[in-house]
Amino acid sequence: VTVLPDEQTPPRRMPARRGKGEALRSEILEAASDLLAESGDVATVSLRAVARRVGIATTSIYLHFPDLDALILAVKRQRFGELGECLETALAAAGTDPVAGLRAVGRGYVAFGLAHPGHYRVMFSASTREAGADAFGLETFDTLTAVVARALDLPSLDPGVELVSTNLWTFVHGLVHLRTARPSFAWPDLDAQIDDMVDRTLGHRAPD
Amino acid sequence: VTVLPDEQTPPRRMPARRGKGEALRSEILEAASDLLAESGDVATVSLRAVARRVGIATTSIYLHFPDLDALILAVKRQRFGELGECLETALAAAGTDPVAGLRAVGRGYVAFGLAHPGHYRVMFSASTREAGADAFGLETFDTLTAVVARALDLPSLDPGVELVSTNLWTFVHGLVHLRTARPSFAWPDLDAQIDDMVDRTLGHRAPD
DNA sequence: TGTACATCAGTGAACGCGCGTTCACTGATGTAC
DNA sequence: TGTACATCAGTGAACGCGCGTTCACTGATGTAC
Repeated sequence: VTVLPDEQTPPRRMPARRGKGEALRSEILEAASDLLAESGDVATVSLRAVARRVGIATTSIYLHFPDLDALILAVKRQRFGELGECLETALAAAGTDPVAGLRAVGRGYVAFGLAHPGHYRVMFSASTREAGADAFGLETFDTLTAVVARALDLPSLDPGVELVSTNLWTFVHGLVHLRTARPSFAWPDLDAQIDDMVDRTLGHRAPD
Repeated sequence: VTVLPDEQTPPRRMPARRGKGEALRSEILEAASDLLAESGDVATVSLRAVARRVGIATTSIYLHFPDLDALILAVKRQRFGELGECLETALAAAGTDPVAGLRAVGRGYVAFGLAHPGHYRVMFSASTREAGADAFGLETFDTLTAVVARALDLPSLDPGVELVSTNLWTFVHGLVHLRTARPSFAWPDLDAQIDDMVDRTLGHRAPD
């Protein structure tokens, strides 16, 4: 058998410079992230699929992550960071009015979730056997609590603030999750849903 | 090699009477249901695992279901039926007060979800490629709409009723899903969360 | 300046496993005659 | 009443596939002397 010169030969990856293996690490992370975004399901992602996507040998992943769980956990961590930044940005852009701030945070949360439905599902999927994964996103919740306290003009530790914050988080979470799970339901206007909830929660009458 | 008389020989299943293969069908459904309840994840259930649980040959499942998707769909359908019955029962037990009825439906929904977290997740997991699976639970939503209309004393078709119903469903869904996804979060009292939401939604002041 | 060598990044063959699906089968039950 | 046979419920071996993980390897880069 003659080996043709332009055969579909696997282009062996040029190893990174000493101490600079981090480049491949990022590529692996991004590929895993893409796969999770597409499927929205942790169970459908495999080391081999990630390696295929990056164009490397499966075993090369072990150079950067101890196993699949660790890789997925790293993706989750990254996305939670992004969600946090998203909310901070939305809040900063909303100006000084406390109610506008709360509305902006709610809309920002929902916008993030609906823009990345696969990632959002993964972020709140039943934990991989990993222990601490359950505590993800707590700082984000603190952001929400602070905004609610400001909007209600109460101290952050007030039990009413705790209840309202929790219920608003519950609501926006349900909004993202249910809309992605039931895309063909006859959903009302998105902002109308959010505003109505914020208004009723703050005790304003909804604008008629 | 001598065959020991009391060897762990597979006890071949006694075939059902003619026309009464339905018995095994139920056993298969129940086993699949149990596996889904335990994992809460469609992707971890396999035909072979179901067969193992029932104690039959894997191929026997094909006598009753065309494939794994159909089996899982059958389980989903069953659970949605149960959820519907649950809400009807809770509503009937709540007496004639419209607000009490709404509260009862909310509590019933959440109670069902938290009592069967694995099933609840499966019911709202990204659809198997099956088409109509997306429409599950619509009658249940109609029940909620009727109760909300009664509590607000408005016709069922009023846009306000639609918005409130949708937002309440969104809320109870979020409550179930988020609590099961974040079991170690410092959750407030469950009924306090539900009642607070119902009260604010109906425009009552929460009891101080 | 030159050479031997350790190190680091990445490879690829091989393993054992669980999976869905196929196919020819077994054997008791009921029916035709 | 007896016997041949179709039918129905369920079996089990075999297939090809994708998976995680192991292990010995390759080859360029940097360092010691």
